[in-house]
Amino acid sequence: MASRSVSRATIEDVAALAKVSIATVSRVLNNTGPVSIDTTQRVMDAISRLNYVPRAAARALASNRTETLGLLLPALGSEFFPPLLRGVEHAARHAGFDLLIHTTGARGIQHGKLRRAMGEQNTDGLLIFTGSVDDQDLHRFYEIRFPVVLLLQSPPLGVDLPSVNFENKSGARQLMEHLITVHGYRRIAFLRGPAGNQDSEWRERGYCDALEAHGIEVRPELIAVGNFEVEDSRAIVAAWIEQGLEIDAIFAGDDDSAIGAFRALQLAGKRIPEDIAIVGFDDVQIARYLSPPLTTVHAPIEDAGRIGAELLISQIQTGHAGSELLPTEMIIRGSCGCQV
Amino acid sequence: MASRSVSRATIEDVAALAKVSIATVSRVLNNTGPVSIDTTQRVMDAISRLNYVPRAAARALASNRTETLGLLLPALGSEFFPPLLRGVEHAARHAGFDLLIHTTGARGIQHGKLRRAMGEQNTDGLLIFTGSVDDQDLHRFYEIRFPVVLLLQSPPLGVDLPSVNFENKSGARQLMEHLITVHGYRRIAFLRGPAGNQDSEWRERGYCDALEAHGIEVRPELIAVGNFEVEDSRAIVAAWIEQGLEIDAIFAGDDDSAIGAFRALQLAGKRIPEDIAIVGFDDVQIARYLSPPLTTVHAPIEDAGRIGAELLISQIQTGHAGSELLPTEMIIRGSCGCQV
DNA sequence: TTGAAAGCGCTAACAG
DNA sequence: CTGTTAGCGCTTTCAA
Repeated sequence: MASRSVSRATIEDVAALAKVSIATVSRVLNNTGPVSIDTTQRVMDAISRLNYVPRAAARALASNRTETLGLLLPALGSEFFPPLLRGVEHAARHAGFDLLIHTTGARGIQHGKLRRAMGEQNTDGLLIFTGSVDDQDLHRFYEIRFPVVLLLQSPPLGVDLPSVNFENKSGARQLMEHLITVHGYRRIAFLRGPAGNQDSEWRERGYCDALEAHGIEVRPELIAVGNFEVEDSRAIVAAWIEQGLEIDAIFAGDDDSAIGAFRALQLAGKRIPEDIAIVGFDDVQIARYLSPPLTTVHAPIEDAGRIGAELLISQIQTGHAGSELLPTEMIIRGSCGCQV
Repeated sequence: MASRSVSRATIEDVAALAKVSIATVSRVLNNTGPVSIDTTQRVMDAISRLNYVPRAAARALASNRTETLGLLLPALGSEFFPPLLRGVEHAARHAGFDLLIHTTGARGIQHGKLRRAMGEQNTDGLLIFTGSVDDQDLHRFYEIRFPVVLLLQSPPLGVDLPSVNFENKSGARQLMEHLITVHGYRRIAFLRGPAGNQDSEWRERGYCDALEAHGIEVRPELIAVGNFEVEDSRAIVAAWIEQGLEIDAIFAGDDDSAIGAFRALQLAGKRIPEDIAIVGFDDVQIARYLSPPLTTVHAPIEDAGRIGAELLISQIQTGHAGSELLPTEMIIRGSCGCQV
C-alpha cells in the first residue's frame, strides 16, 4: 500500500461509498441545493467513515474563493502583536476564514517581491499593517479592487482604501495637558517612532499642539527617534542623562520606548517620577506591572485587529467597507507623578 | 470591463504574450527543466508586464504540495507567543513556506472538528502546540504519516512523533536548589499550569525532587493550579495571604503566574522578596522589567519555534526528523532575594 | 432531488 | 530546448 493512501480520500471515494454523485456530496458539504435527508445521512456516514477532508486547493481553484485572510506585518517582535493577532484571529475564525501570516522585515516588502509572497490571487483579502507595503503596491491593490484593509495607517493620497486607526492626536494631547496642567512640567521630551510611522506623527502633533497651547516652546533637542524600540530608546535617554539635559518628563511615543526610558533612568540611578516622569502610549500588558506603573494612553489594540478583520470580510463579501477611528483613553498610573 | 479583470492574468496569458507554451512558462517559473536564455527573458517580461501571480491553489492542486505550514495553538493570549511565532515564521519564510495559523480555543480542538479546520490535505505539515489536539488525532496523524511536530509536548505512548521540549525538570530543580541552599527557604509554594500541561508536570517534578533531596516535606496545601494565567494565579496567592498561610517563597510554574503572584503581594502590601520571594519560569520579555526583576529560568522560546519549524520542514522534505530537548538556564535577578 | 460534464490554473510526464 | 496533453479535486451550470 502506498504510504499515504490512508489519508487520500477524495470526494469521489465518498460519492462511491454513499452511492451518489460527487455533485451531491458537494451539495451536502456546502449546504448548497436540496438533498434528501436520507441521502444526506448516507453521505455524512461515508465522510466520517473515510475521514474525508475536502482539499482546500481544489475548492479554491474551482470556486475562486480561498476563505483565507492574509495578514502582512513588518515583524512579530513587539508586545503589541499578541492582542492584535488575537483580535484578527478571532474575527477570522468566527467568519470561517483561515489566517495566513507573513512578515515582511522591518523595511516592508519591496515592490515586486510582494507578488510572489502573497499575491492577490492567494487570499481573499489582505490586512496590511503600517509599513509593510509600499504606496505603489497599495495603489495597485486599489486599482484592481483587491480587498485590503490598512491597519494603523491611512491610505496615501488618492487611494481610498479602508483603514483602522487610533485617535492618536487627541490621546496624546490629553496626556500632555495632564503633564502640563496637573504636574506643571514644562521641559517635556518626546520619543518618536520610526520615520514615516503615522501613529508617531499624530502623537507628535498632539505633543506640539499641547506645548504651544500653553505657550511652551517646542525644543528640537527634546525630540529624538526611539523607533518604538526598547533598546534604541534606552540609548537615547541614557545619552540625555549623560549630557545633563534638563528634563521634567518624557513622553515616550509608545510603551516600548517608555520601557527603554525606564531602563535608562533606573541604570542611571534616577527616580521615577521624582527626578523625571515617564508616560507612554498603547497600554500594553506590561504597562501596569512596571514600577511605578506606567501612565499611558490606552489604545484598543485587540479591537483594532478584530475590526480590521471584520471590515476586510465585509469588503470581500459586499464589495465595500468604511474606515474606523478608534477612541483612546488616558490611563493615569504612577509614573507621571500621580499617587494612585 | 469586468471589475477584476485587471488582476486575472493566468499562465496562458503569459504564454500568449511571450509566444511560448504554458509548459515553458511553468519551467521558468519553477526553474524546472532547461529554457533558453532568450525565451526566459521574454517570459519574464510578459510576467511583469501582466503583473502575473501564480495562483497558489492551482499549483497546490497540480503538484500536491501547498508550501504551507500549519500552526495550531490553543490561544494567542500570553506573552509567550511573540518569540515563538517569530521563530516559526522566520524558519518558514527562510525555507519558502507560508504560515497558516489557527487557534483552537483553550480546550484544544475536539476530535472531528479538526478536519475541517485544517485538515491534513491543506498544509504540508502541522506544528502542534501543547494542548491543541487530542491524542486520538495525534494518533491518526502518526498512522497516515502526515508530517507533524509537537511543540512543548511529548507524544502519547506508541506515537513516535518528533517534538521540541525544554529541559523543564532540571531547570526547575536547579532553581529550587538555589532557593533552598542559598536562601534557606523551606516553605516554598508551587503554582501549577493547566491540567495535562507537560511543561508544568516536569517542573513540578523538579520542585518535588529538590524538596525531597533536602528532606523537606512536599505539602499539598502549598501547591495550587494557577493555570499559567496572571489572574488565576493572583487570586490563589491572594487567598493564601488571606488565610495567613506561611510561605517563604513562591515558585510560579511560569512567568505569567509569577506576575499574578507579584500583583497579589503588591496589593496586599507585602514586600518582595523580604516577605515572600517569587521566582518564575520562561523568562519572557517582561521578567526583567518587574521590580524587583524576576528570578526565573530562561527557556529558549524563539529557538523552540525555529527548531520546530525546521524539524517539520525536514520531515516534509525527507520523510523523517528527530526530536529536540532544549537546555534551560537559571537567571538570577532580584525577586529571589539575591542582590543584583 | 439528483447526475453528467465542463472547467478552475497549474504541474509533470511524454514527445518531439 | 520546447510543445501537447492528461489530470489534480472540487464547484457549478444544465438537464433530467
